Amino acid sequence: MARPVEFDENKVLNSAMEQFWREGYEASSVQKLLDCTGINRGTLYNSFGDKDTFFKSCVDQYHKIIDKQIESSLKNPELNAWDSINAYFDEAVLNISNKHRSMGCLLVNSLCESINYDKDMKKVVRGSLATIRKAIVARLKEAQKKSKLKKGVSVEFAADVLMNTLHGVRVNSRDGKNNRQLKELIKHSINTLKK
Amino acid sequence: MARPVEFDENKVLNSAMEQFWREGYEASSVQKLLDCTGINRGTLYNSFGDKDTFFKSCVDQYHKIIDKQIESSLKNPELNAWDSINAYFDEAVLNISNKHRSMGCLLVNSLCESINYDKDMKKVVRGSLATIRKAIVARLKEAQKKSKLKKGVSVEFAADVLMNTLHGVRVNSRDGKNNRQLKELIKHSINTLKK
DNA sequence: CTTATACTTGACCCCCCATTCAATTTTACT
DNA sequence: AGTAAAATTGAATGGGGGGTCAAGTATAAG
Repeated sequence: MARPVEFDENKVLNSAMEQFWREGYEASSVQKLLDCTGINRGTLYNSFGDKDTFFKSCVDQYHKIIDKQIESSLKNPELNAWDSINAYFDEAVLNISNKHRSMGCLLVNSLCESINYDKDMKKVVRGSLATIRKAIVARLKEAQKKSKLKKGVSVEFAADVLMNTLHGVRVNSRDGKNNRQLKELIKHSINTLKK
Repeated sequence: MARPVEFDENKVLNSAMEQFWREGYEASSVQKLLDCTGINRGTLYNSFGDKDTFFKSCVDQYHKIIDKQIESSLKNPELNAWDSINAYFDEAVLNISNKHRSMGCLLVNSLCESINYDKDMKKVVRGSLATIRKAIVARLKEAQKKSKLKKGVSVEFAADVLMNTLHGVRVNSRDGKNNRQLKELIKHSINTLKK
């Protein structure tokens, strides 16, 4: 017995997510968020809360993308450990639009912004990054069991190396590095861990 | 025949640089810059120009630090190629205060902010990063001449790997990774290139 | 001591920031 | 048709954003 919502929540979240992703938290004014989502001022506050809350929802939305990428790569049972890790980098970095690639990573960008000093935000961003690492760790354990992990390299350290490469690549993406160069960097990093 | 300046230009630039470094361009309001530098509003605009110009000067100031680090490591004639590269990472990442380390890198942070879309800013930030890479390339060429570079690895690619590791480490720094972990990541990356 | 020159100061400007809210519209149930 | 519930709307609010400027102040040259 109430008026139904007119906007598509998913579309709104995606548009806002892209805005935050491209320009960061600070530079994304509420007005810009209204413009890119097409919703009205009051609607935003009524349905999504204040800017902070909205941002967190957008990070959640971003995390959904990550989850999908993990699902079809790292958690794909048809792939062996290293193939799945390769597949993840493909999903996350290489096989995406130039537009998105040049925007880097919302999580990395947020770490590098002042919003990183907010306890809640930190928790959300770190949580999302931890999910990626966890999925990588699972596959590295598998690789280790099958003696496919380089000797003397621990699973935890290998995960750190891969995450570090991922972060570096994300920064380099924002610096305009092309796909070929990023691919080489990823390939090299993985090769240093593979047996 | 004019009144002499009262502020110490270098101190002002250092304080403002730290503010921009810690919180980024967008979150650093002019008021915050006045507070941390101790100078007056008019003085800032008279002596340093508008916020954009001031920011560029602060990046220049940051670049001076980088230059010093390069001078005592990568350009140190008493060190061989790989020792000098190790020394650079020490100077830039490991042997600095926890406070500074946790702030990451002003250049990387700027790449990840919306200011990255400003042509002038891009030029300044990229220029500074290019200086680091150039100094690394010089040493890698030396290593290659002395057959200390791993076979099949080009100087340019090795430089890309090191820069990517540096970027990754800078993001991880802002994520709170400790010195020991960063050291391991750097060591590993260098070892993959060294012969 | 006077004067030209530059630095310093903070009040002031307009604009856009995030946020609120009362009025309006749209629906579903009775 | 009437009404309760929720969504929508955009004007309004207070505050802080970046930037300006006229007045005051300190210096060195003449």
